[in-house]
Amino acid sequence: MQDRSLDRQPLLQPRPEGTDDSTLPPTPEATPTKRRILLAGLKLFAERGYHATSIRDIAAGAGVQSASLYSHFASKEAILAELVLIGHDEHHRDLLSALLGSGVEPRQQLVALVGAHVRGHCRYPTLAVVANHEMAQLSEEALAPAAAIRRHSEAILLELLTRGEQQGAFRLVQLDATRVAIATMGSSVATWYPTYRDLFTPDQLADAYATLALRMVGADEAVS
Amino acid sequence: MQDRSLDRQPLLQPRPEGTDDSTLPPTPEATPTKRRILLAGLKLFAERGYHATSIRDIAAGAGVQSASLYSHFASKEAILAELVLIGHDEHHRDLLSALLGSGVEPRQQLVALVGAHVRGHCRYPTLAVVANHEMAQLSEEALAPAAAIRRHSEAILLELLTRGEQQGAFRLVQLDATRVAIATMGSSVATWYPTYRDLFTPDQLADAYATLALRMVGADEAVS
DNA sequence: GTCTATACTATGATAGAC
DNA sequence: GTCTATCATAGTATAGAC
Repeated sequence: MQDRSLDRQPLLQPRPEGTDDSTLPPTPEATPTKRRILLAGLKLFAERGYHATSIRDIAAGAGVQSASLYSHFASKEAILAELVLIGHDEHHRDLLSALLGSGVEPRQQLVALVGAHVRGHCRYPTLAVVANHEMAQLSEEALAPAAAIRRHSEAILLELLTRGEQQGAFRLVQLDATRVAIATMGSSVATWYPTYRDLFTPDQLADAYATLALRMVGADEAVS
Repeated sequence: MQDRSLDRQPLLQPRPEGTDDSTLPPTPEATPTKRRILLAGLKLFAERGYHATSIRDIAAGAGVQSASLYSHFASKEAILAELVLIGHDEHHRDLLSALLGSGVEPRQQLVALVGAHVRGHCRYPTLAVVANHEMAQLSEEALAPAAAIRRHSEAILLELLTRGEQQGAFRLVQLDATRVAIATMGSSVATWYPTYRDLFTPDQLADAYATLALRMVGADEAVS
């Protein structure tokens, strides 16, 4: 005996709660229903994981019947693939715009890059969790567009650290270890920040992590 | 039409390959079959996730029929719960024994602690991935024993950083941010190290991360 | 584009012989 | 403790009316 009340609710009801529109960046291409599906999928994939979430769960969260999902997405995997792509795209834009606004000094650039990395993971933690953790559930083809963006994002930090060391601004312990350490401590913010919101504002945490990163690369601590 | 050949193979066949015994610490309590089930579950949960792995997949990996699993575990969740507990227990033991062998100086203690954290994640990356990522799929009751250990492990680094700052050995940017950053950059090793094995030995990576941690806490860089 | 209804497969778990 | 066989349910996806 299974409760299917969410599937049976009358039409024109208020939408089920819990799909906070602010958890996903703007999606101008998407119709309102498609966006509600993405929001519901985002919430459920993050909370339970991709395979623990059924197409009926997503439909209930979006306030439609499960069959209606297939007017907007070819499959359940396509919903995840779109979320993973949005997450990687948003993140990459954040990094680039931070770099572009940060001057030529490696130290300033590192502060800007780490700050954007952290702020992005504070702003869209649910999306980052899905993009990073549930990514593994996608087939190679479905993942490809996001994977390409990911490689670009990783290259940015690698280039910055390499240049900084060449210019004498950084004294690295070891390039690869430093790069991965800075990247992963920032990405992990998405996992823990929502439960520690009271401890820091996103800006405070971004500043703290930027200072930690400066120390890690052996740069002077003073930030403009 | 579904291929079930793995379920139909004759008895006394060689076990299906791919369950590397070294991926799991010793389990003296477990019978050989129980251990093979744990190994198969570990591999599959790490590769595909808990919900994407069926009881039949695990049985095939362990070289038994699916019904036989229930002579060793009460449920699929119980298999995951035991793996998550083993992972947390092993990790906690590593941290404690590192601390006990590291003298009284906060700097030495931090080097030992971060080194053990990293080495453990290099040694048992699959177990760490399951313990940290699939943990979320367990009910509160099933998770409780591991969660208790986890709180102890987290407290160790918190205490060390607090003491180090009080004694003037560390100059922290911010206690909580530093603690979480050091912890998460180390835990993430489990995710990426297996694909970057050629770049570092576990000891090299442990040394690099220990030095990074010393920089992060504002301690002198010289390590004995 | 949304609905109701349903096809088909896979799932976790149990029964009972050996 | 392991097997074969099976139950009951949940899963993704499709068909066809409106």
